[in-house]
Amino acid sequence: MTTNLRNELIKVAKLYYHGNCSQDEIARIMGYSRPRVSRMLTMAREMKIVEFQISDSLIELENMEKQLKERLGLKDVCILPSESGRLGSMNAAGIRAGEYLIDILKPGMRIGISWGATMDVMVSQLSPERKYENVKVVQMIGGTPTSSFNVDSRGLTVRLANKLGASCSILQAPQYVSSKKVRDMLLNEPEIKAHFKLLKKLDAALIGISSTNPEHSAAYRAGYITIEEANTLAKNGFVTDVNGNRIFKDGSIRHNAMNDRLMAMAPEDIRQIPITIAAAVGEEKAETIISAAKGGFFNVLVTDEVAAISILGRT
Amino acid sequence: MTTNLRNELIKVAKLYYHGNCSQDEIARIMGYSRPRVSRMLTMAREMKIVEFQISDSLIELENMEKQLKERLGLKDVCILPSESGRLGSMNAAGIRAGEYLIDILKPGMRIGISWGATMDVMVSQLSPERKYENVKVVQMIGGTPTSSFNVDSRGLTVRLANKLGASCSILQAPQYVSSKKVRDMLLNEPEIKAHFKLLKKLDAALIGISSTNPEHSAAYRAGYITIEEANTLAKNGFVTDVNGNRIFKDGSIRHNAMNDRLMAMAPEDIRQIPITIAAAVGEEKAETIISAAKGGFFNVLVTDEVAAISILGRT
DNA sequence: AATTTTACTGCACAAACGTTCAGTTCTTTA
DNA sequence: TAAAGAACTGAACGTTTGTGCAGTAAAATT
Repeated sequence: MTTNLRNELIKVAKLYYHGNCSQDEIARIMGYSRPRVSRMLTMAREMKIVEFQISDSLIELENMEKQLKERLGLKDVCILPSESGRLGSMNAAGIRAGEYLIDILKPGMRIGISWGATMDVMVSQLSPERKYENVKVVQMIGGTPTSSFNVDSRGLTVRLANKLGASCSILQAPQYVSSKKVRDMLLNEPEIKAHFKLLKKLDAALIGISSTNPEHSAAYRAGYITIEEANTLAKNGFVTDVNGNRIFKDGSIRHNAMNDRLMAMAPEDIRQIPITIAAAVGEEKAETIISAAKGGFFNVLVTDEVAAISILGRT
Repeated sequence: MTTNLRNELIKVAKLYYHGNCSQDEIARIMGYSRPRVSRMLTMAREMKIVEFQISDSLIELENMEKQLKERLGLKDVCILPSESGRLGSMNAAGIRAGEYLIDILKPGMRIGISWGATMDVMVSQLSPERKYENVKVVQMIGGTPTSSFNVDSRGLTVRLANKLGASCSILQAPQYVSSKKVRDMLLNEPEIKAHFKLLKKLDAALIGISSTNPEHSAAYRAGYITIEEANTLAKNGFVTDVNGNRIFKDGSIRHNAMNDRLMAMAPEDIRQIPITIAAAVGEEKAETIISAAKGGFFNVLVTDEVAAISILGRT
């Protein structure tokens, strides 16, 4: 009976968080092993049986937005109050980014979309009040072979266009090909050539930002590179990628084998987009947000308090 | 500026509880030492800047009351939802115990009162709607020399009587005298003799229950015994005291030097009181609540969830 | 029914944590 | 202004907590 487990989790949580018992005591009292208690507490947090409520000072939030804007040299910043658990924050950020898009969306605009978990949330939660027939959604990076996670850029492009009632332009290519040669050939294909030309005329774009953690690397998770290769990139100073383009801590782009094989909007073109909305939450994104901002790859940031505090602490 | 510290605490708390950073990371980000972060988190909890919210299942609460009643053989049990931090729970328990007293209070009753922090809260928070002229409040245990904490039985007796608009009977003696001989002499003093006679006719009583921790021992804190003596008592199997009487884990009373010098209502008399309300909260009280219940020293329990869960886990 | 797969357990280790302590700074008081 | 006191700091230590792992039991599959 699952309600039984739930009650046990509640009991353990109460002893730990309200009774401040050690996990060891709880184990003795309730007759579990100590590691089990640790895991039960994790479950209780994940299931939102326990939540951490932290009193706010809203003045501080607005103040932080202003500061972040200055320090990162951005057009606009939205900081969302962080909740316990990253998923909550990611959801909020996705929703907010979507609202932001709707706010700036005007007839005839061409909107680029990258990929990633936050983009997925954004598209899923988007509920525009009207249709945008003459808007065009443009895929900024090639698709991934495995659809195990539904964050593929192709899918996102189509879904976003559908939600908006807009048309879209699909990049008919994988995210990585096997060599620079193949890429250059593909770039000369008329259909693909046209798509890349379109990418130079974007009015706005939505991007996510990945963390420094190599295991979170998009290319690794999609199976394009091994974990060792990902680690090597990290060791060589590549902290993250913006729309697939691997970038340095200082925001600069430098040559590396991955970039040569990448089918995606070029960094210099990204820098030219009038409005680029980046959505990323959690402390682990702080460093990469700073790097991407230094590189000038976005100018509107939607993030959460945790990341904001962390960024301000680091700059 | 103290509001500045408060904001820093909020930031640290958000990073820790919402961003799940380690204290080490926070230290690096915010530029504090790691121990400082640890202390800041403690502060944040104490100042209720963070609170742990745990979802309830109220059915479980009523169920636990029933179970506790059975297992400890009591007349009645009130379990209060526990809050973060012990003080909150103690407050709630004190208030509830007071309400319980008012509920059962009838004209002409003689009410005994022991001492302790919970009793202090109970008296402080009590706000009866009417006066009880012919009720008598009777002091169950001698007074303490130091009034450093206002939990002295004499003071509590007077304060309770005042609140109720009742009369009271004071035990004009210290809690501990220097020898059995002195005690026996005192017990023959007419005034004191009369008081002890009155104690045999109580209709109800309110008691607290101390924890097993020797440092919390009332006698130690009042300066009657050294910490070593307190530890020795603990090692010899005396887990707590009920109204000053040291009792064993199984609830039995056994001879020891402390009991011989004690000026307080005798355990066999306490057992005869029709209604004895014990109020105690927190995991650290679980064991002693069980012992006192086994000894039959109370029959109504006011406690919190944490203690309740712990007791049920142990029996 | 036999085999594979999955899910769960507790051990043992490593990381994270709270706390004591000695040294320091900042207040108070004379 | 000097001396005594209180409050605070981070280094070091011992405890508490999270997690990889090998072993086991239950579930799914053949």
